[in-house]
Parts: sequence; C-alpha cells; structure tokens
Amino acid sequence: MDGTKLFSNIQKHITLEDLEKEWIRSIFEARDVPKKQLVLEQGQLCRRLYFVESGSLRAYNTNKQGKESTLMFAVQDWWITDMYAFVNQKQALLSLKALEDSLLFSVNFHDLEALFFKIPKLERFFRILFQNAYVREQLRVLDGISLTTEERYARFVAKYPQITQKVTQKQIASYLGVTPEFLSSVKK
Amino acid sequence: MDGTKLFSNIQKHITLEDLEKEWIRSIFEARDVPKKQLVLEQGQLCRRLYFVESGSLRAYNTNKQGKESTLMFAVQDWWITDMYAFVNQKQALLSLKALEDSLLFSVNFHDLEALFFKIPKLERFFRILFQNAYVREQLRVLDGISLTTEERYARFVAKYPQITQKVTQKQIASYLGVTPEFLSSVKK
DNA sequence: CGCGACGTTGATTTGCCTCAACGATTGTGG
DNA sequence: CCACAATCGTTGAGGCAAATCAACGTCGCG
Repeated sequence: MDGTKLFSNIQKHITLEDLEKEWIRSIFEARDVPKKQLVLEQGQLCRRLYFVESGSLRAYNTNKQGKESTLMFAVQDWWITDMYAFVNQKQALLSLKALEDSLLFSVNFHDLEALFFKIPKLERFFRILFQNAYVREQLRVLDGISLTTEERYARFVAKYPQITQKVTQKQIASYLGVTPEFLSSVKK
Repeated sequence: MDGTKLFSNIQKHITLEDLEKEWIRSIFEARDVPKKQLVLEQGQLCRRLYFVESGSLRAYNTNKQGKESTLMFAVQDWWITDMYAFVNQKQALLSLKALEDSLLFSVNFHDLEALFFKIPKLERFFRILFQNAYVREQLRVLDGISLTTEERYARFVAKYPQITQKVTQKQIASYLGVTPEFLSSVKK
C-alpha cells in the first residue's frame, strides 16, 4: 500500500504524525478493481467507506422498473460510499461500480469508529469532509428545484469538467434526473 | 440564557463538563425573533450558525424573477443557517425567516472555530451532525431525481408531520420544486 | 370591515417522457 | 483480426406531466 493521495488528502485539513499514518495504513485496505466491477451492490450490507486513489466510480440506485438514478461520481482523490447505509449499517440503496480500472483504499465501519478514538484529530478531518459534502448536496438540491434542465447541465459541465469527459451522456442524464433523449435535445 | 434544548441536543452525541457548558454559554447568543422576521437576508454576509430552541424557521432562495425555492425548514431542536455562505464566509444565497415567534441561540463563525480548539470533542459532535445532514440531503436528491411529485409529497408528509402542520402548501410546493397549483391538484 | 395572501379550479401552453428507428461506437467471441 | 451483438447518441411522433395565467371563495390580519 502506497496511499500517497490518501495521506495528502487527509493532510489537506489536519497534520499526521508518522505513527498515526502507520495506524491508518494498518486499517485501510487496498484494492484494485477492474473497469465495470461492482464494488457494492444495492441490497447488500454496506460495510466500507472508499477513497479513490486512482480511477473513478459511480454510485446509483436502480428502482423496481429498472430505471437507474446516479447519486454521485467519484474520481481520483474523492471519498465515496452509500453513506446512508454505511453510517446506519443498513442495506445499501446504491450500487457502486468502477467506471475504469481503479485503485481504492477502504476502511470498515467499526475500524473507523475505533480510529476516531485512537486519533481524535480525524473527527476534525471528517467534520470538514462532511461539512463540505453537506454544502455540495444542498447546492445540488437548490439547483434541482430552481433551475431548468439546460442550466443544470451547464453547471454540471462547468463544475465537473473532468467527470464530464469520463462518463456517458446517459449517466449524466441519470444524474440530472432526465432521460438521455431529452438531454440530447437540450444540448442544442 | 437557559439553553436546555441546546445542551441536550449536543449531549445526544458527546458529554459536556460544567466548565465546557460555561464556555459554550459564553459564546452563544440568545435572540427572540417574532413571527415573519428575517434572521438572515440573501446577499448579506452570513456570520452565524443558529440553533432553534423554540419556534421554527424557513430557509429559501429568491431568484431574479422573484420565484422562491425553499431549501429547508427548521423546527425546535434543529440547527440551521446558509451553510454554504457560513463556512465560506460569503454572501448568503438564502434568506432565513421565522415562521412563528422563536427563540434562537447562535454562534459566529470565528467563535465557533475557536471553540473547536478549546473543546475538541465538539469536532465529533459536528462531525456527526454534518454526517447526518449529508445523508439527509443525499436522500432528498435521490428522491428528487427518481420519484414522482406525488411520491415526494407523500414522503415529505410522512417524514416531517410536525412541519407539514406548521407551513403553508405554497411553502411545501417551493420545497418540492413545483407550483402551488400543481401541488393542489396532486393532493387528490 | 376590508385588504391581501392563500388554496383551489379550469383552460392553455410548454417541458419532458415514451417508444421506435437509425447510424456510429464499443466490446466480445470465434 | 474480423464479424456480430450490444450499447450509445440522436431524431421524430405522440402523449402525459407540470407551468402559466386568470378567476374565485376563504381566511387571517390590520
């Protein structure tokens, strides 16, 4: 396990001693996942929180009629899981699938809880992480209830240019909550 | 300042010594706001985070055409602010207005930052608070892109029965992102 | 008492979905 | 490496969901 990106990600908000890095290293698990592999399947217990060291993932829900709704994309240097199912240790509402060959570091729920007691500074790190995530989702909700599809597509492209390149329009459509056909027509 | 609800809210997730309560008390500010009063106005700098000891607030954005979009309601025992503007100390995207006579406790940004250093346990409290808020917003996004208006209205009523009683249908419509006329028709 | 906001209803228009078809990519097995 | 299948992005016809606009009765507030 190298985890260069993981440690520099954490050290954006707090500083770590070598010993603390060692503890973290011992608890996080590295995993290579090939393109299209499922990391988590909807309905399973969601045991782990993932950090994307390289590659990218998509989190999506599939309803009874088979319609997919994309809740988030995660590229290099992002954290991702089905957070609802992770913090409540419940059945996942989401599936997580690799968009390309990826290297993930992950930690299970109970190890992370223990790590918070061993390294209280991590509470600060995750406080800031969740704070930013909350703000991001609130802005997305506001966009969703106040903007037209055309405006929301433009904002997505402006905010996530690197993601726009990696994913299909069908996936962007399912992130915006519209059909691929309609998104296609909006683009002109 | 009494702050019974404030302290018991914090102590849902961490325990506080008397001295720590004293520090918190000295930094939080009590304020009575009458029904319909603006607590924060869109465009102003958002300096404070609010806790609703009693009463209720609504957070909403008004666009150029004058259309209001409700981002959240906060009743007794909830925390609220324009979180985007608060954590970045930017111009507020939202206005906060009292739905009824309310008692608020609030803290300004820099005092809260200082308090995190004085009482590191508070990082844990807010880590959990933001974690739950993030999950809540993610589920709202998912509902927004995957459900019909009828289903979303039913979920709102089921999830927030006490809010449903306090607010107008116009406000619920602006929370769901539909017009009052359409919500009215959906209810049958 | 009277004004203004609310909730509802109906007529019309617009946004968006559904379904089907098509060429262009992508991926896969022989 | 090629041939075939599958998925993608696009287009168009038709239908439904939701917005717009106007009208009207009700209610709370000044």
